[in-house]
Amino acid sequence: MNKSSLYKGLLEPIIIQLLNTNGKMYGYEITQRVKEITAGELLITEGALYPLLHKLEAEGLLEVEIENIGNRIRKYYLLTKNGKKHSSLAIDEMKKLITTLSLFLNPKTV
Amino acid sequence: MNKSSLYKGLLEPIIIQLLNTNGKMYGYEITQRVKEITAGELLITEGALYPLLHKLEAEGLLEVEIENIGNRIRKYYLLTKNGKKHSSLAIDEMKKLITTLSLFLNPKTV
DNA sequence: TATGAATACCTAAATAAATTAGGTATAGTG
DNA sequence: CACTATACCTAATTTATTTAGGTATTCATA
Repeated sequence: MNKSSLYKGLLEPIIIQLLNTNGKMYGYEITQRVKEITAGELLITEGALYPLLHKLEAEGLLEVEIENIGNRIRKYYLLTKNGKKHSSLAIDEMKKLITTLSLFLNPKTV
Repeated sequence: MNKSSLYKGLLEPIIIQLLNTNGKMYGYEITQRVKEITAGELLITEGALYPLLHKLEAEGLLEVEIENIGNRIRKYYLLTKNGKKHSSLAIDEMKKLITTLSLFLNPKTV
């Protein structure tokens, strides 16, 4: 997330939507996938990401599966049952945001 | 701006775009027009709006025309020459945001 | 073979942008 | 005459992020 960012507040729904389509992902993977998907437009900082993942886990929207890669751990996050319900809301909110912004970009000149 | 808002950071480009299409507007008018345009989806609080208008004026993007309505003043804001240049950037950023969000909502399943 | 980059996790202080909760005052409505 | 709408404003607080660290493993390369 760069510049004076318009993406504020969008990190949570973006992560939820990513997990919704990709099943399970770990933190570092999320930062890389987002960079790749957006061609570098959106760069998620780890300082924002990890605390958010922990918050969503505490709220019961995400659960963790720990995997050992050699001597290193990897924490996969996936949506809980509750998180899946929540994900449709997050998606609706993003769609609504797009619709609302479009109202300003394409003003009705009736 | 309500709920745990996705609109954070969007207030500035929205105002700039509004002034770009409407010529000049005053603060209270902006709150009402936005409510109307978005059918109540986006409610701008005055505590966010007025400090932002002052900031944009201080940065030279907006200028003020004061009008007296009876015994009451009304401060119309309009884009300066510099503000107009800036407005195309703001619009591009909003369009880019929409494009980027769409990447997550409509993932490429190649 | 050691040095740096990439992978992978993390936290705390500072900053930015909003909300919340006030304030003043005039004009219009029931 | 009271209440709502219009119209401006600010300060303290909250929220979400950036910035700037930290630890440790794995891989490439000079």
